[in-house]
Amino acid sequence: MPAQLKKISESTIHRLSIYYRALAALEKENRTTISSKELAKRDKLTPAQVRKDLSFFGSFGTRGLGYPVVELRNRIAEIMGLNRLWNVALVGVGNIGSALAQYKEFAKQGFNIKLIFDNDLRKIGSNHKGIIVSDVRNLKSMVVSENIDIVIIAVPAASAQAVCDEVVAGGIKAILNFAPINLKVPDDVVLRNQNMCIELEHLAFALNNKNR
Amino acid sequence: MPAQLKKISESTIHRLSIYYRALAALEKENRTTISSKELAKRDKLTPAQVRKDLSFFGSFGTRGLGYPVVELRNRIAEIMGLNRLWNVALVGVGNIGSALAQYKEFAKQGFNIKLIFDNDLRKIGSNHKGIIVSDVRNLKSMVVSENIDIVIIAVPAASAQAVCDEVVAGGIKAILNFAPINLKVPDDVVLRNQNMCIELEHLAFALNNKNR
DNA sequence: GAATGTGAAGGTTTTCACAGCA
DNA sequence: TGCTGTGAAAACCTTCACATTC
Repeated sequence: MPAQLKKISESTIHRLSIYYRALAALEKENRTTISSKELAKRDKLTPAQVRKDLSFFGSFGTRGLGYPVVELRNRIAEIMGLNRLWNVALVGVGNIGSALAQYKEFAKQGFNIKLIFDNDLRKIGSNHKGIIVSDVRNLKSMVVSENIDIVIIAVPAASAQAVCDEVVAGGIKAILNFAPINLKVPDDVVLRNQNMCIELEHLAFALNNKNR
Repeated sequence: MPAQLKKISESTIHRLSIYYRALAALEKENRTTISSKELAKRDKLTPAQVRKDLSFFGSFGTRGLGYPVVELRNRIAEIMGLNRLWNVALVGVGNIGSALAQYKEFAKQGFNIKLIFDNDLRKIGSNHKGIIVSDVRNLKSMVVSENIDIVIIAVPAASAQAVCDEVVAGGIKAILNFAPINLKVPDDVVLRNQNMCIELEHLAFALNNKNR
């Protein structure tokens, strides 16, 4: 089994998430094995790609037969860190923030929104799905004391960098940012951006350039 | 000026959106020109990358000087189709749907949410930011009659494919999907998926594999 | 002198194709 | 026979480096 010596590409990680979902569905259908071919077809990928992706982490399949559904899912969970709970803090309870606070998929995958912050006095102290909204002034100290692993930033663009700096100062190493702005973080902090507009712009580009 | 003969990569399109934002900010600061070097630094890219990306679409710069901010922004808008209005329909007014309905960035970039649909009788007929929620049963006919360009799917996973099939039947060629499921669409339909869990899983992977 | 535009080089990711094993 | 695991080839994307232009 390769000890993951080579750097794993972003795309491979992304596809691992996809395989994980497919395997969860297959498990519900009581399938016991699946071939790379079939797994690929479900998500418009190629069998070779599936096999290559998995091969970075080990040899999980059986030649002539395919991959054992349950075991492979567990292995991917292990690789991705999905077989544990992650403590998540959400900063900003505006449109998007409150949607995220209620989003049920997170809990299902082990992402436990433990703290919620805002700077609006009307929101601080209010109850969001059982979580009391805290004052953003306590952000840094609370992410430390509550052992937060991941912070979701859902504040307006103007305050996003300040929030980011606070949590980085609190030792946070993983941030998911919904503000439409480019945050600056140190090299050892992983930052991912979720920008809905950029996705729509992608579609606009595709429509705009259809006839080429 | 190259007539965009070669296929433009996803990453280039993505960066174009990023440049566009940077240029909009520079325009506000009344900057008239910017070099690839400076533009790159703003988003942790390389100057060569910026120049290469732009060169796929033409020669917009002046040697020795850089790129004209306003003109370049217009050019990118033209390329991406951002200098016009796009009619968007939103299907599903749950957590995420209602956040999107209120999301102000969309309108700013010319994405006009014109129709909103749901299947919940309590929601149908209600007013969301000036838009009356329509019955999802009218989805297909209304996307046609209202000239919808882009559909955002924000319904539960279980009903997403049905919604998708309806709008595809209505001639829609661009879909942004928030349901955590892999939709099947014909080849001439552009589909983009926005899955918050996958983003968090990416972060989980990074944290889980920090020491390698 | 300064910065673009772009072939060529370098690096990464995907696909191919087949040996090897159940 | 069927399907994995994987080097090698192909395709793709990024960076380099420099001629070119202002």
